Amino acid sequence: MENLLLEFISKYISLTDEEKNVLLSLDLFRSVKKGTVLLKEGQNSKESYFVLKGCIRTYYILDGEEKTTAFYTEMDALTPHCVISNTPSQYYIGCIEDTILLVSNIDMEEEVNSKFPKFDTMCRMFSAELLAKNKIDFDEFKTSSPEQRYLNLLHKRPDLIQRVPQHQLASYLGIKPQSLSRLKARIIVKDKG
Amino acid sequence: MENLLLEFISKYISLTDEEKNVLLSLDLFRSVKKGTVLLKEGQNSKESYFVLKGCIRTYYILDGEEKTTAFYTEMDALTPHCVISNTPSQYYIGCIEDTILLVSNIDMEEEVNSKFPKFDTMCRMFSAELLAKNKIDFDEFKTSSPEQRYLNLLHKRPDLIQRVPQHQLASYLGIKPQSLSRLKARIIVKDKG
DNA sequence: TTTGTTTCTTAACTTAAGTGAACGTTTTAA
DNA sequence: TTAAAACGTTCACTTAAGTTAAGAAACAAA
Repeated sequence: MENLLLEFISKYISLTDEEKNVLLSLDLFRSVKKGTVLLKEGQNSKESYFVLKGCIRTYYILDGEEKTTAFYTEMDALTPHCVISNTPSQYYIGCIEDTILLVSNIDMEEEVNSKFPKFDTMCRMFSAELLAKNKIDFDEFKTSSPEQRYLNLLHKRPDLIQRVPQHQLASYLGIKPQSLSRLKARIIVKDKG
Repeated sequence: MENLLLEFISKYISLTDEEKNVLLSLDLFRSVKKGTVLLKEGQNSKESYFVLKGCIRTYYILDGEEKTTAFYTEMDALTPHCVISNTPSQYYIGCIEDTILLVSNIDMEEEVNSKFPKFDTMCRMFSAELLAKNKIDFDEFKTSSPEQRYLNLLHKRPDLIQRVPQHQLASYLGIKPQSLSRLKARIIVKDKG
């Protein structure tokens, strides 16, 4: 796991052995069981997550209904809005699988960043990259139909369709579970014809 | 305009007079006429934009049809994906109104950031904030119907509905112009009833 | 193992978005 | 100034998603 982290960081900056040691001494790794809720609506957490292995999701409870909006798998990062704005969270974060996370605290991050400007630079680069990617994902969502979104997911993140419950996948695609079932049946018929 | 910029920056970091002078000496301001295309599909630009006054949009041309996915107005920032990834852009950027922009080049940014770590920190904070906000916007989009999205926009960015062509607004809401017209008519009837 | 719960799918019906076309209005450009 | 293009709305029709309900399958707990 330590290697996965260092490998990831090396995409952005190069670290001295001393810096590596500082990083690894911070006790960042956490194992969480499937079903664990990491953040609840209304809470004011200071934790950010980086998935080393497994899968977590963000979801809302609207009119008593769960709406899953995002899945985070290997090498995905999530800093909840509440951490940035210091306001109660609008959404939940939960574990879909047994997961190994890298958990960081915003205060600790700020401290490390001010000591090691290099980390500051890495975070800037990483955030900017995620922002640009997220925009494209959003654009793709806006410009396509539920069926296109499903087919798109099928070849971009085929693993997700296997490892994630269908009703969660449905709200991720912006539709109801019944519509996802119907849509899949429709595609199979099309393939045959 | 200079004041707007400095005011904005002061939300994140405080600058010495010297730093302010360096910043203002960089020739960042650009006036662009309505209709100007700042970035075309396939181009590999290095420019980021910050809107001081006016409005720009990102759009795609899919099957010969324009699909507008985002509007950027006063104090909104946009770093195109192509700038980050150094690959050809998938989308266009165009001016909807006569606009005053702050334009920065990625190479120049990196230089300034390495000279003034403070800017690095600011960019990190700003990117992280935008990323968290963008996620919430995306989540809201996923969890609501076109009609809810329109009503939501109506009270979050009421100016947009006035200043932007309806067919561009439609694709921004993920629907066709005809559906937007119908949807608006439907809402008016509901209000009366 | 049995029971109960959750999940997934199917179906019939309702509602709303997509499509193609028409038409008046506005904007643009020659 | 005038002709052409683009824009916004309405309409009739088609297609697909939402809703409600029911039943089968998978999963979890007693």
